[in-house]
Amino acid sequence: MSNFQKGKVDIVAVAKAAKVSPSTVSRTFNHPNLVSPATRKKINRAVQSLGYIRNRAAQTMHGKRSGTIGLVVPTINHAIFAEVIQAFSDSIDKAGFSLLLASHGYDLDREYAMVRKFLEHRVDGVALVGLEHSEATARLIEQQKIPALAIWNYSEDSVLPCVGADNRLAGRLAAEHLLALGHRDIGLIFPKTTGNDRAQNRLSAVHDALREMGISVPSEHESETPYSVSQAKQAAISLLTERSRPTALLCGNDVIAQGALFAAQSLGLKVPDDLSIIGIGDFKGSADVEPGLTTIRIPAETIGTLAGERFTDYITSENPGPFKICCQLERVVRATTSPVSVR
Amino acid sequence: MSNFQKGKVDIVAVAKAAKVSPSTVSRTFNHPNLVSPATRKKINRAVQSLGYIRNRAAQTMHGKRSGTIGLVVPTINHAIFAEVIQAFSDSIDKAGFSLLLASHGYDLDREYAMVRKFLEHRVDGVALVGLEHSEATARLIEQQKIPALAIWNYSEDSVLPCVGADNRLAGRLAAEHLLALGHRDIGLIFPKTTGNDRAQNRLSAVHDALREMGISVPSEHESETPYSVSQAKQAAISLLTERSRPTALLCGNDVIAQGALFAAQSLGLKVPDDLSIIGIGDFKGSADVEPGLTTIRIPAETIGTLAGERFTDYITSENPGPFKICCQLERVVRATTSPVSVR
DNA sequence: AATAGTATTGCAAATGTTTTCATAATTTCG
DNA sequence: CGAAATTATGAAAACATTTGCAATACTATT
Repeated sequence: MSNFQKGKVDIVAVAKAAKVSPSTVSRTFNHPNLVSPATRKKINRAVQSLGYIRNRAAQTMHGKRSGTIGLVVPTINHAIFAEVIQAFSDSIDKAGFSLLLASHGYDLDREYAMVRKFLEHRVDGVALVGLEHSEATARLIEQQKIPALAIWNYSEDSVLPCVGADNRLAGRLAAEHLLALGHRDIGLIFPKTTGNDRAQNRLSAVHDALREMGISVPSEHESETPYSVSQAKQAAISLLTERSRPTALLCGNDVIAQGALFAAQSLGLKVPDDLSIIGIGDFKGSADVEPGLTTIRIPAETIGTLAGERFTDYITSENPGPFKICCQLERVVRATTSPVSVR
Repeated sequence: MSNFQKGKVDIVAVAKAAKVSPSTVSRTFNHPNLVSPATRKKINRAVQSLGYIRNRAAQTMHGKRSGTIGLVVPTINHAIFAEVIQAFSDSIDKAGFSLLLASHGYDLDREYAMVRKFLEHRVDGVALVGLEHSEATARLIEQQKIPALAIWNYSEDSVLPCVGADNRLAGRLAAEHLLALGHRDIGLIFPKTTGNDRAQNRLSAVHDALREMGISVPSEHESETPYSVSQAKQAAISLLTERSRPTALLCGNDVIAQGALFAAQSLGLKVPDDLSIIGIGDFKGSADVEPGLTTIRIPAETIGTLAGERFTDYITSENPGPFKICCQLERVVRATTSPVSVR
């Protein structure tokens, strides 16, 4: 239990204490089967008593992996990515990796800066959200030959390996659900789509689906708001107090949908009788609001876990093959949508 | 723009390309004023064309800071810590640090493991949530002389520097609010308090405040649930369907309070007429639910930002003095509480 | 009991930087 | 114009590891 730390405790201090060479100490950690049980015991005792902790920085210098993976997300703050981050973190932790996390606030230039920062730390891989990134980021990844992964969005012609869902399909499913219920006056509340291919994919798919039914959304029924319950609530309130009110609201994600729901409630509108609302995502909590939110479920936890597993495999494997995983969406019909009422 | 990467690009490759010595290249980065503008230009050009990226692992080996700070939170998943993590991340990023993030799921032994892991990465400091940690963790921090910080909770007799709020006071404020409104039958929904000093502080303060008024909470009005909207909702439903129903619910945090609110709504209870509900935290979204949640505001963003600033100062300063910062709580009265109605 | 084989250990080089010290080049100014 | 001061650069040691190779100590086989 005693530790006499005169100066730093490094591998040679341990070696000295155990009366062996540094090489042997190193081997005890990295190839324990190459060292005799007796010396291993001596060394472990020395490690204990000195409180030695391995120095990954020094290991990294030898071409050993750093044991870190960088994840860059648009935002940590909102419910949106919290679940994937958690799952991804747990998943790579199981494989012995640590998570370097950064956010860019939907600014792809900041995303580039974050990736660069991670590269300085010699991360073993970098995971990004979505498939749309700046030219510079792509070049950086290419040049540095750093394993990279795109999560959250899926496309078969992604350049990077990806684990995610088909956001275009998500938009279409949401639209089709409302259409099937007979809604024709549909309001759209989405975030800005620059630097956010998920939102863009969803929105364009929604427009496609509506157009196929010969429906176009009047501009006063289309609103733009950041991913924030309160701002979405405001946006929804002003949309819903226009002269003509849509019978349904299709929201860019569940955060916005919750805002819309609260907006409706604060205006005294009955959901779903007076107004149907559908979100996309099925975030934590969406099941529990009253009434329960109808939404298109994106399996965040599955995506995070799978991404972590496959990516660490990819990184540690000898000759890694690229992979693309499309996680299934699911229409979750709860209580915020109903057939359009006869007027 | 060309890069001929025959092998690795390190500082000596850059030196060669710029026809200077490695030392000069290093100096250009670390003490640019010591090298002539002309050579600096040459070197920068070489850096560009080779796509060189500095290697912090190698720097770290020289006793230079690694430029990383480890943050260990109980959970990333819920709204609870998302806001602090975001603020902390942004704040340390401004000071040039990167965030290593891990979660322990309210298990203090896992917390220890995470801190150890971070120590292997030679983080420049480690931030933990709360003031209660395992004996082993405390010893580790002490022995390794690693700068450590406690966030989220504040106590003047904390051993570690801390930036947070007085959770005992938070509990008391919540209780006093309900008492002032005339409530005497108060239900309590809290998480398990082991390994969670925040919850423990709040709960014991609530009990103290009630006791001072001669009130004791019958066990059927006290319920335990994890921080999860849906589980809290279930817990609240069963509490509210007991024979005798309390007139108010005091919840361990806003996640639980939201669950309780939804529970009440799903039971057809009018909030606040039939039931008052108060939370603690004032998370994102609490302002926007309908009716808006009355709560005790813990300034998560302020805490995160301040913690990041002070901690990086602390780490980079020559002779750091310890600090303890108590962030002010605020009672936020919205629409889920009202005076107890005459029965 | 000698030989071959195997298990265990140590030596030394290598990894990519930074920094101290020394040296060379340039400027200042008496 | 030359000495002193200043500025710019390079050589080499140091940082904490890992690993290929060589050396030594055992074990088994005949």
